[in-house]
Amino acid sequence: MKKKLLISDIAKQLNVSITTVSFILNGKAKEKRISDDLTERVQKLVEEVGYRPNQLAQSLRTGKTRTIGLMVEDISNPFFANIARLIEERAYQEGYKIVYCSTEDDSDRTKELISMFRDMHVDGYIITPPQGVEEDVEKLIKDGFPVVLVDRQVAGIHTHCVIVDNLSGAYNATAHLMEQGYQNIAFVTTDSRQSQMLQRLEGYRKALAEKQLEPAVLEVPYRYDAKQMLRKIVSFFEETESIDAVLFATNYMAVRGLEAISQFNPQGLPANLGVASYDDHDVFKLLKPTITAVAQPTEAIANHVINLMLHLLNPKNKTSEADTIVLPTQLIIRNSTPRKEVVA
Amino acid sequence: MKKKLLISDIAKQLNVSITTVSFILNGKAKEKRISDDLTERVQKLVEEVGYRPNQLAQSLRTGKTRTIGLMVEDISNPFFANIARLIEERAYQEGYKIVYCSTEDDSDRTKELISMFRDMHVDGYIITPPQGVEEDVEKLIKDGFPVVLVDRQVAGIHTHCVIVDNLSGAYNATAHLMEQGYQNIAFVTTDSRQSQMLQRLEGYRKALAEKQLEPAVLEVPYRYDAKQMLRKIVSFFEETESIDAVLFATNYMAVRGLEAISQFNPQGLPANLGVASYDDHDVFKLLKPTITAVAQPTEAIANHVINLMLHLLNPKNKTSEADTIVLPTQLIIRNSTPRKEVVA
DNA sequence: TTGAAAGCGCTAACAA
DNA sequence: TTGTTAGCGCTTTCAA
Repeated sequence: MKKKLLISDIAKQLNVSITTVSFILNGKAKEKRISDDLTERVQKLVEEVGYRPNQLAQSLRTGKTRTIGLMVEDISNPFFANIARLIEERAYQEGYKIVYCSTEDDSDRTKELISMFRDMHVDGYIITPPQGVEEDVEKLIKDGFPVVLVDRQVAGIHTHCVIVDNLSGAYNATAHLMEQGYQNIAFVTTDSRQSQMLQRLEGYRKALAEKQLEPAVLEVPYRYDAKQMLRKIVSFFEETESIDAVLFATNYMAVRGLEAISQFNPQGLPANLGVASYDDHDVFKLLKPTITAVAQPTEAIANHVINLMLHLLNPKNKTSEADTIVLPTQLIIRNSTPRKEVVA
Repeated sequence: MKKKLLISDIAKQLNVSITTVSFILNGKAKEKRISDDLTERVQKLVEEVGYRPNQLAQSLRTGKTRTIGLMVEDISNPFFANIARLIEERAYQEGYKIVYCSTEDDSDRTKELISMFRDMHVDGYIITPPQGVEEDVEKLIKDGFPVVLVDRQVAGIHTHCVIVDNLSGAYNATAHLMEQGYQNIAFVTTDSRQSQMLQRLEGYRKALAEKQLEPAVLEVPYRYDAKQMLRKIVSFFEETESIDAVLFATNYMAVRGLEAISQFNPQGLPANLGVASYDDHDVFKLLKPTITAVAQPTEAIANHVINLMLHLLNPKNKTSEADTIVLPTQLIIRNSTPRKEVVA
């Protein structure tokens, strides 16, 4: 095992003090008026022998780890996976590491993760907060840590936040269905009280209300697994036969829902049933028919989040006001919402 | 900002020395014959005031971070995402943290990541190695770090390894296609020379050879993006019209391939074309028809990997021989490989 | 312009 | 059975 090089080794070899080497390594050569000649010699040697400072010691001393904690609801969900990857990429370029975790929207788990991140001394927190962690997050903020919320807001947490215009997104999708001639539009969502879910529901209701149509909402319990969810959706469709279109509140519900629908119609989607999903999914354009969806701007979300975080992490920047960034969605019209043939 | 508690605060409050507290906290109370009474009082106070040792200081002192570095080819691929999640879960239970990264199968990037992990002082490495990092990985091993390879082997790296029986998997899928009456079976793979890919190719060839059938292999360059891949696959199908079945070497190639096929047949899969994929995918059972696939035992892979790693991490265990664990795959027969109607 | 030395918070060898 | 103390490797104040 090659012995790890120390800063003292570098200093010794060049017959200078540790301090000098440290200053040079930390870009303070100019500031400390260290001769260009010496600066260069130090840098050259460091390069040559491949010296790398011990980050643990650095962090212990400075209190900074150049690490950002990223907690999303479920890293295996393509929406979050994409955002995470984009954030990681940028963070990495800026010399930050990302550690991520899935909250599974469980408040206890989230609290534990926050506490784990604190123990790891991450410099900042990016969180999709579940309900019930208000206090813990507020504490982080009070303790001076940069915190950026993503995807949803939680009443009682006052900090920077990047979300999507869920209401308009759901409104537009519903309006589109109505324009295509559908009259009995169901909304399949979860029973979670997350802000983004409530806003989608509201968008749906608002669109219907404008045309005096009746809402038909199915709330599938959040904890249901795939099979239970499937069953629930199936029985919903059985009970409410008049439905001629359905808007799913998330992409994974849409996937389950499509499975459910195909139980009734092994031939594929019935021609007279309109289907749309909030949140796009890679496979929607593979299915027959391709599925109309409300796409969320993952790239823009990731960019705003990481920019905000980097800004907050920079000690030069005064602590700014907690601002909420709301990004627009895009309705991608595919083949699952054709014009409905009206029988006179 | 609440002042962070130190071990000295605990010691002071109880009028004992720091050492005593440290011993108790590290489970050495018995060993050091510290009175049960004192032990209890210390634990109680620690609990009450919520004291948590500074991990940075601990790590600096002990040289251990209780962190495992996990590098997979692409964390947004469901196969790796699943393995990662399972590994993380177990690691977490055992008091280890996981930091993950995607290599994108790029050797330079992987080298950088390895070096980043070294800087972070991770205790062990779990890697899906790209070609060209043999030296760097060997160096890790020589330096005494536990290294477990997953999904593929690389000649020149001698360490523990968990892989899947790729050859049999591809062989079985191909054999199944032949049994169903297909005669001109294409194999769509990448040009990557990764061991698992070569083994799949070999399994395919072996099955064909036994029936004296001719192979028809398309190698799509690994660096191609989705669009380029699509185009390549499309032109392959155009050039080789006699093909009556195709086995895709990975799930993402299958997804692209299915898109390609649907360009010819907007109605869906042609009834006379058999399709199977190595590596299962959530959506395969959603598509019409559902897609036959070779499922890899993600759970078993994850379990073996983490068990191996935890074993290696335990200083009590003597360094054992580098063993390779080969796990079986499972052929899931769905509707995309129906018995071929032979026209006499 | 450079160096000596005091910690950051903890572990553990050694002493008592 | 418990306490004293020397580091782990680095940054940075203060002194020269």
